[in-house]
Amino acid sequence: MSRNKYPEQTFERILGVSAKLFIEKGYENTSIQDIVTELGDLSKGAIYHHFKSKEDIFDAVARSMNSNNQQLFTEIYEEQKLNGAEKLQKIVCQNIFSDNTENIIGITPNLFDNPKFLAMYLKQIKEGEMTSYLVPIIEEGVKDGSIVTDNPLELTEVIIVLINVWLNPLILGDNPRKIPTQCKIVNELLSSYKIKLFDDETINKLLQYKK
Amino acid sequence: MSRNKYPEQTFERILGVSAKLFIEKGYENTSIQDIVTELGDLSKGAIYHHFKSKEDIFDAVARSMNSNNQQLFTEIYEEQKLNGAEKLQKIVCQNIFSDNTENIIGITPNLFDNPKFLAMYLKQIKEGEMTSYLVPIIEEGVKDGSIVTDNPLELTEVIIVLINVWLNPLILGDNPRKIPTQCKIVNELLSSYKIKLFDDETINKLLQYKK
DNA sequence: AACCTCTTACATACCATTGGTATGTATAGG
DNA sequence: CCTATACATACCAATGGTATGTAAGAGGTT
Repeated sequence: MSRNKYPEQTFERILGVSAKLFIEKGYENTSIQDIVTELGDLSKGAIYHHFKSKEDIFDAVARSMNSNNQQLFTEIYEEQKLNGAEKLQKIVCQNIFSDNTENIIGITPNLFDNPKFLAMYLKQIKEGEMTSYLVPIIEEGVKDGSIVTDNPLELTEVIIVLINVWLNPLILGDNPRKIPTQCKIVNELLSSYKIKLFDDETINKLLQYKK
Repeated sequence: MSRNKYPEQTFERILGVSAKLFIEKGYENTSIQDIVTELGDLSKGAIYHHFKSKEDIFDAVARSMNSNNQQLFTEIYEEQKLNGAEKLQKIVCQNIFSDNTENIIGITPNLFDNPKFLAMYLKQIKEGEMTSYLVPIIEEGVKDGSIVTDNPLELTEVIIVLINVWLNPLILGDNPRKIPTQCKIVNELLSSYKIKLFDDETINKLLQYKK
């Protein structure tokens, strides 16, 4: 394929194909040649024109996935009629785990065979973007009296680690039959802060992530 | 070096050097040649005589580290004079994180640059060996009345995820100054089960894992 | 419109390193 | 002396990455 008038299209194509292969086969097991072959009409030179290394492609994939997530948060964030505790619950219910978690679940057998992705996932949790979205909501809840805590930050972190690590089928969550019990425990744990994260409807929704 | 009378020594040497390099430089950035060079007096042939692949070396390293941990648990496990809640607290206090967590902390900048290790770490958590040690203790606590819960398994998992993921400086734990607050939160969270994991002494001990 | 020029979006050819294997060799133990 | 084994050596295909080549397009000049 000769020169493309809109090189960003080529960039996006490489990104998409790479993301697919990285998820399907794992980062380590995907070679540049695999990406070239899957693209079909491009060469290695094209890839190394748009990206400086394989690692760089992965970083771009990671950024791309992360930016998808951000949007979802901001929507609920703006809703006025809810109090803090309600917003928190709605975020958890509507947006359990994240957008592309669902996509990944179906494709990759489990993230432990894909350490690079696992690390990325946890790194994004650690870097606290999600935290920075939730903390203001908790603080709002504290102000309006719907949540009781002296430590909004740490409470947020606990909620994230429970949901996005313990419950998450991509990480520690394994057996879908345990989910109702786990949700009950989370509710128990957070009850002293007046937070009830899971209603029955959400629990049913969660049950659909069978593995 | 010609034939060694005790080949298991050679095996252990390869294991040790590999573990060191894997932790220091990361699995991906450690080549077989690096291991050969670090060993000094052995060849690639020696390595591939004792191990069938690089992955196999890593697995052996992982098993070796994991078996170190198991011993520590069993000791406290046997102590008779303590009730369940006390045993639980003692395990957490004495054996916070694990044996080689301390070793790794000083060496590796952070586990996210070492995805293979991170995955191993979490996989061991997921596989639940630690859980299987703790559940009987919780159950003992339920029997002797020192712990109150209907779900010993899930409660155990929550404790493990809080301590070994959230608090763990190798994973999500980052800022040592936050540790006292985090411990306080853990105590809060578990208070309805009558569990108090951290006393002041333990918190001070934890503060020493500066990064 | 024709010509020139410079940037850039790729393609091709090549390289060093890597994980792994096939084969060779010498030593310990029976 | 013989065999199994603990290594060493020589080699291989695949990989990530680079150096170089090439042609299409945009923009300016006449």
